[in-house]
Amino acid sequence: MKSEDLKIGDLARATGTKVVTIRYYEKIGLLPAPARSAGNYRSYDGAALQRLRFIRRCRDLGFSLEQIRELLLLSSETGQPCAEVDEITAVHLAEVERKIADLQALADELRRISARCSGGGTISNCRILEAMTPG
Amino acid sequence: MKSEDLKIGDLARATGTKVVTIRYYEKIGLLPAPARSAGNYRSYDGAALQRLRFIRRCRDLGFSLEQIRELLLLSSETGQPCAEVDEITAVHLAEVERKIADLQALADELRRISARCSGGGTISNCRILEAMTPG
DNA sequence: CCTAGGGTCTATAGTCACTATAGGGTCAAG
DNA sequence: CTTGACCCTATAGTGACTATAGACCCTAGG
Repeated sequence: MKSEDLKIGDLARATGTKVVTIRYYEKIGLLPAPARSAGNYRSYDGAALQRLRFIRRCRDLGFSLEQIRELLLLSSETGQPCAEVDEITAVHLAEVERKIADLQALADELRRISARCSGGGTISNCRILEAMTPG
Repeated sequence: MKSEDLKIGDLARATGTKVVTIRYYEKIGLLPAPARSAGNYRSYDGAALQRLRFIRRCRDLGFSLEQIRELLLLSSETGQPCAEVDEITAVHLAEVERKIADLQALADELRRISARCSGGGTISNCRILEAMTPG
């Protein structure tokens, strides 16, 4: 039993991932199926730890699992140009920036709506509901 | 056949909602089941149009269907104080603001990462992948 | 040796807000 | 009377998990 032999719970703790999520990643092919112990427990090595850490880091950066799948694939093609990696990142950044803009417009409108509430009114003359009613 | 008798497609066009979405709203009880025509077609009146417009407006404002369900319920209790409406709006606004902050931190980091790419490198010395690899 | 607990296993269903598909029925125009 | 647009139901799929049920494994204490 080498020091890098990890049970699924160890891997979960080491990466801040839930056990069920790790099994889920395996099921969808993002993590390879690991070796099994005598009692049929999953047994992970250092490479699996690294791979999962990479996945989690990318998730924290907001990449989708499909994008991560692509990044993992690309990262194994060591000789290839990294233009595609750049492209995936740029596309994702643009998407995040668009979401920020959308949410900011939303927050502005919500603040505008919320400010109309005098506090202590009743439903029938509620300015918030009024602002939510079109026409 | 009154002028306010709408088929599901008419209602869809009038509110910018997809037909399937309207049926979905009915299934989850957000819209009441409407009357049916001789040929078993759904037949909507002006009240349904108003209700769906309200729902869509709230969806555009980013409220969840559960929040909208609550708002619809509250909006029928005309004599009650509107404090709860205010509360739902405030909670939602806070959530949107938190999301904006999260995404901004994300965008900053992605820009930082993206800026490291010299362009024209290969995978093996890709600074983007490097930045995504923890440790 | 037994038992209690904690961890692990599989498989299945649920979440949210739709979206897609299959396989039909209805209706007005040409 | 056929074409084509619209409508119907029911079911399954999406993304990224989360939750549950019911069983198995493993270790420590008595």
